[in-house]
Amino acid sequence: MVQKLDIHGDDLDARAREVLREIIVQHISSGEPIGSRALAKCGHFQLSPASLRNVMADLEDLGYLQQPHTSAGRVPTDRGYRFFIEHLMKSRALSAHERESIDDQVSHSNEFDEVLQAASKLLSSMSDQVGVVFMPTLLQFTIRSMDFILVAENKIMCVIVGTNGMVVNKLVETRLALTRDELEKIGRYISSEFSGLTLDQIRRRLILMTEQERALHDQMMQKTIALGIDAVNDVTPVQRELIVEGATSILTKPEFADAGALRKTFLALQEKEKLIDILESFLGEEDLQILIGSESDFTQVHNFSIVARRYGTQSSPLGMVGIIGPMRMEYARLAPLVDYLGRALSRKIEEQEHKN
Amino acid sequence: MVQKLDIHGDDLDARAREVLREIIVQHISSGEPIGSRALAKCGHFQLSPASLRNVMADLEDLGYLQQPHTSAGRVPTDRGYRFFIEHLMKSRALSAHERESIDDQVSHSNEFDEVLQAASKLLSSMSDQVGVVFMPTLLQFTIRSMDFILVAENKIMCVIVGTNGMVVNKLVETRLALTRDELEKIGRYISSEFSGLTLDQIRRRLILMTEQERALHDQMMQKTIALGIDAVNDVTPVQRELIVEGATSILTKPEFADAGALRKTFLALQEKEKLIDILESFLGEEDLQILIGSESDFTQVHNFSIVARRYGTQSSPLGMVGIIGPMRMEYARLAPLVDYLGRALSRKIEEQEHKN
DNA sequence: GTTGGCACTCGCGCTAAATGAGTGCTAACG
DNA sequence: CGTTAGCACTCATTTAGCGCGAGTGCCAAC
Repeated sequence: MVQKLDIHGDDLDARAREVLREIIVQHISSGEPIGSRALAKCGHFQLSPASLRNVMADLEDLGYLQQPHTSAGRVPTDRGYRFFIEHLMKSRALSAHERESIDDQVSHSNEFDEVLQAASKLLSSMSDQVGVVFMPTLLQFTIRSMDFILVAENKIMCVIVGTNGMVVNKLVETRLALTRDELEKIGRYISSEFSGLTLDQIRRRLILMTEQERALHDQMMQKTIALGIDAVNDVTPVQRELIVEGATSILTKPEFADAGALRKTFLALQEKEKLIDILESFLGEEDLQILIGSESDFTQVHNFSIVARRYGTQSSPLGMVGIIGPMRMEYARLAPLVDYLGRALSRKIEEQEHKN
Repeated sequence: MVQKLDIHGDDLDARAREVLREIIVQHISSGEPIGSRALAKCGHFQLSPASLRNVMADLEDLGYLQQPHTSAGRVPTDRGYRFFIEHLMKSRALSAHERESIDDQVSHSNEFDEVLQAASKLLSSMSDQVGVVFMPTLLQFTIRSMDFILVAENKIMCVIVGTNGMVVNKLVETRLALTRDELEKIGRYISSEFSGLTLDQIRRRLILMTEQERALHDQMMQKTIALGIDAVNDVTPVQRELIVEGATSILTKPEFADAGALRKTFLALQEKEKLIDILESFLGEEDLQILIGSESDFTQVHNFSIVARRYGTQSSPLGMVGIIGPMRMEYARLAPLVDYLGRALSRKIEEQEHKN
């Protein structure tokens, strides 16, 4: 459903580009439609409003601008934003202070969920938009160790540590009656035997092992396999999770001034599956992704834009971090922000992996 | 800050009470001010609108009703609601179906946070208001066992199981270099030695032990104490947490039709500390608590009401469950709902404790 | 004590007119 | 030929005015 507009823009001369750029910049900061007068008065052009009107009419014909109604100024279209982002935008580098607070937050905790949660909050507060973080799927997660703790009869806490330092806890219900000692042994065995494999691979091996001769006779081995399968099965459903932070930030935006729009938007942000689908589709891409309005079904309906970047190692992308907001957002500032945060997260993950 | 209105209501005769009751019931269901005509037409009274007007004027003088403006009907005041709740309300028992779905949700999981999360969602969906659950403070939490798992050098996952079946995981950073075996032993020791104590008690004992002679010589004991203290200190900060669920439910309520009110309300719901303060102040009370509008600073500003009940055992109250909504809410239905849910949670906790 | 009648208040919704920002087009200018 | 001033036109938004109707308070009669 995601299909970016293909724009070459050869049909725009230097002046038209400048005009488009100025209109978008002004509109992003004010939220109002921009008229020829306002444009003339900004000083960038030595042209009269009438001349600018001609240029604007051309830009409208080409689909970069549109008028909300006849007697209003002009507003960028999705196509206009896209062109702006690809050819016109002057990215504003992050300030030292901004970089610092990102680095701080990322290195603040070593618990993975906490870091991601913090990342989402940070995105939201620094951008004044909605921050989203798409959590890693556990299936592609290589483990370093797996331990089991007796919580109650038939209830076992399973603690999985990933090679990337990520820690996952999951309570497993099992019909096996196991002692502390047995759990200890099982943990040791699985940790040493399956270290470096993904949960999916572990599951397959365990299932294969069921058929091996040793499993038929060794009772301890039987228990190990049974518990291992229970644990892996119980953990894997928890796989696609989306952290959404700062939804209240949209309350102040003029585009959501009326209660109806507000309501729709809030409900939209609760449809996490759709958002996850979109983000997941970008998981393969190396660099920053920007999705504008009509470029996907979901964003079209709600007039959103999404700025997102994947994080994780080269070989295995883990998830996405990003921002959701109205199409009118400060791409020039937010793109570097999301990019930097994505890189910071990736760096952290790689570090943890090497620290092993 | 919480001060309930003191109302005796001796100054109301039977007819005035009936009128007040009917006005509040109608206003709760419609949200509109109630006029004398509408009241006459409902059939409960064999009186003309003019007579009802006299009664209503009296009720207004006594502060139970008020007029939004001269030419409108009348609306209950906080005092009116308070009187209604204490003397007039006919609680509507929960249907078998409602009880069933509460019991279902409560017994669905055995993980404590999950149950509380579910409880909050349930409250929200059954009441169509905002559901809140105030999480237990860990300090007053008696433990059954405490285990430690090596996650990385200097990073240890601590899994604490409470006597009530509650499980808490916390990653602890420590400067101690510990092996799996040592962790295993420490876990066993702490679990057997301190079972049944609260985290606070454990902390004190550990600190006391520092001075004992054995600790000075036995290296293992030193490590145990050090790790134990680290773990307890690291866990306790996570103590007052508020789960807020279903904030979007207020989007449909007529009292929040305009964007400004909506905005204020959302921001208010984010001030979790204030809400926690209010709920905490009720922790000592045995039964259902209802707080209306001006009865506390916080609810006054936002025109909220809160219906809440504590849960936990007789001896140690753990937290509160409740509903937040506009003053105009269906107390007759919601009071029994919150009450039942609080009891269900308490029952579950007690069961788990006995199952030991 | 209850009721019908009546004058009065005032929020709400409707329509009409005024406002003003912005456009497109055309004709003149360098 | 590009640029500009002028002008008629459009249309969302604001403002004012008006009537409706729900509701009240009071009074006099029953």
